[in-house]
Amino acid sequence: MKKKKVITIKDIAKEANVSPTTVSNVIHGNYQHVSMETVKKIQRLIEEKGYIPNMLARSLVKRNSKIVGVINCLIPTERGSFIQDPFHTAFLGGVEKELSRRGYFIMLRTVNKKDELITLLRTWNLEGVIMTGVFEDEFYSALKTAEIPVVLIDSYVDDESFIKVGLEDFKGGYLATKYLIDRGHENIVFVSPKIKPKGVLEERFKGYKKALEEHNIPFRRENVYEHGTRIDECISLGRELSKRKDITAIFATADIMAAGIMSGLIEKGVRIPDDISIVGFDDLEISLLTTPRLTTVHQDVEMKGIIFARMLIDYIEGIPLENKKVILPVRMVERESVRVLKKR
Amino acid sequence: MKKKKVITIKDIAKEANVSPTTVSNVIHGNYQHVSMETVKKIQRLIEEKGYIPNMLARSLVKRNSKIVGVINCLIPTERGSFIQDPFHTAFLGGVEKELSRRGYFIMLRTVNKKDELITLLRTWNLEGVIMTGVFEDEFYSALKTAEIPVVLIDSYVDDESFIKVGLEDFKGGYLATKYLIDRGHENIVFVSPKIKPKGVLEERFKGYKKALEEHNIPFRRENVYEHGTRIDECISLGRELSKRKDITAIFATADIMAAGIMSGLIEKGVRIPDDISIVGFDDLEISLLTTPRLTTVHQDVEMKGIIFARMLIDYIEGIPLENKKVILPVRMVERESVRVLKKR
DNA sequence: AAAATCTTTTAAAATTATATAATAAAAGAC
DNA sequence: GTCTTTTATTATATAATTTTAAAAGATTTT
Repeated sequence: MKKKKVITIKDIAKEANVSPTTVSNVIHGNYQHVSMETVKKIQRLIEEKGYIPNMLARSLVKRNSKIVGVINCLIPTERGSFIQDPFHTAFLGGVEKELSRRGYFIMLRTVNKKDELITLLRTWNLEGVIMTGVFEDEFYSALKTAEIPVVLIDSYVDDESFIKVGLEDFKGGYLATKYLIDRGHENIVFVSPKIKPKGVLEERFKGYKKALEEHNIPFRRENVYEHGTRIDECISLGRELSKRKDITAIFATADIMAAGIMSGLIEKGVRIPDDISIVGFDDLEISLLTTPRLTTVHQDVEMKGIIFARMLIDYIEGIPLENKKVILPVRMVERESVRVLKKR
Repeated sequence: MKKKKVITIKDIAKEANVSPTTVSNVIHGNYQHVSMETVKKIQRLIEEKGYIPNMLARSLVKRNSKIVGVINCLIPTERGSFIQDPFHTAFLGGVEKELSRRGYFIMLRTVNKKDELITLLRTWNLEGVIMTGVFEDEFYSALKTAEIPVVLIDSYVDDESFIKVGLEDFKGGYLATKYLIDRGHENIVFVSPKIKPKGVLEERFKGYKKALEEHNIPFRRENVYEHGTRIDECISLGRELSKRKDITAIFATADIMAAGIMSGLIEKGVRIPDDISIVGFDDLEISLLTTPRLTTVHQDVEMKGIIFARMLIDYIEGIPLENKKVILPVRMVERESVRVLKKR
């Protein structure tokens, strides 16, 4: 591929009979060093020639790239390419919106080892990173030593130096369980993903237990399932749960899991909500596409992405944060996946 | 943010008592100009000091950025942030995999006007772009005049200069319709997205008509629906279709549309497949989560992304292509959303 | 009125990290 | 002593920004 001639700041300078410095000043609005006449002339030329500053050069001198890495870590057991589940996609949508608004760019990359992450960071002078997927703790400590701004999503890591965007997880777990209990359910299965950082799920689990406790329902160890989140795994969990004739309800801590479980249950002839009721978590679009539609705990995933990006950029730019941690609200969304056994 | 000291090629050179040129040669494997002894020494130092080449500087001199833009265009009526539908996400997954493998980086960006696209191109010296979402033709002509490699996905644009990755759309439309006809359906609704570049949908539509024709079933104008792809729009289309007591089957040219329509139908008490059968297109994960599971036309979306990326990079790197156009295969995937009325 | 000082405006030079072409300096062969 | 090969260096280029310097013009001081 032949190299194309690009219009540089020098070309504009030459044309205007000024130095590149002056052009640069005009571009950045430092008019106090330039006469109004020159400003006008340069602006006209920039417009005319279609000059567009080159970020590669600018980033090199300024030593800030305006690039934020969206890093996706794949645990080998997960699906082959980067994260595609609707939660992460919706989250990324919010992030993109805000980053773009603030003049930042997103570099998307899948990374499997800590070293790959560090390399990527340095390769492009990344100013911040957003981690989606499942990571070992060493990734975070690596980022910490690299002194790069990190905002954690849904993390209960006990480290005050990190900025965190989270959710009312305990409340969500409590609300969902109480919703079921209020409708007469007592033998409620709790399903959560089998992943490393337990924080979020632990909190939702605590909410679940709290609701049981408050209503004097004994907690049963055999009602807790930790499971893979892949669709086939969830479907087979559904098939497995169809054998549990004792239970009347399931609380799945992710809509995609709930949808998969429903699919497996229905395959085995279980009627929802007649035989088993189910509640999800997230309120993704999928919850409108299952039959019956899924009653779930709503969170605003896109807003989470926006808030996340906002805090990351503020941090990057040294804008002081009001809070090191933001907790977003949840609420129940009632649809048709829960049967009323008896009013309590 | 204070600037961090980065290790440069000069640091390595100084430490090794050689010039930066020599270090550069070692990095690029140009050993013919360097003694084996020096090579070893420099390699050891690079390892030791953790030197990582800076792409900003490298791209600047080489005038190729190794960045491919993934450009998402939003038509104002669509949802607020970048494209989140499972098709595009799965496609992007494949693209990322291949680009990453070949040493390229992805920059993700939402763009609304042609000028924004051109600016982005020049801002980062993008080497190629991947367009997802819905674009006006002027975007493509802009890319063409910018002399930037473009590979079109699912495009029937009649321009030999573009490289294209497509699908057996006609066959897909034909197969789905024939599948229904073979099971005794005659009054079949054809649903497709209401979007600008008609190519793909036109082909699938032709396949639909061909199958009808072959079986001497009259084509009815009132059985063709063009509709928005948003989930709420599809659900209300489902509600609307529930009033059509004459039809026995629906062929939706996208799984997400099929899923939405099913949701609307079921809401209105229509039983699937007992009252109405439905066939989708794409074979996304959603087709396993509907009740009943969706019979659909399978395409390998991730593979599409991989092929797409491969052709784009080959083109960027000047590797001659065997074909300017690649057509990927489709096949029927039988699940439970179609009822056999009578064997034909 | 000349010299000194202060603004305002403009420009040159240095810097960012890397790559490459041209050049130079050894070392060895003939 | 010349020629070739091996090895390493210098200079230049990439496209911008920043620091420093210097003109030009205006104002004040002597």
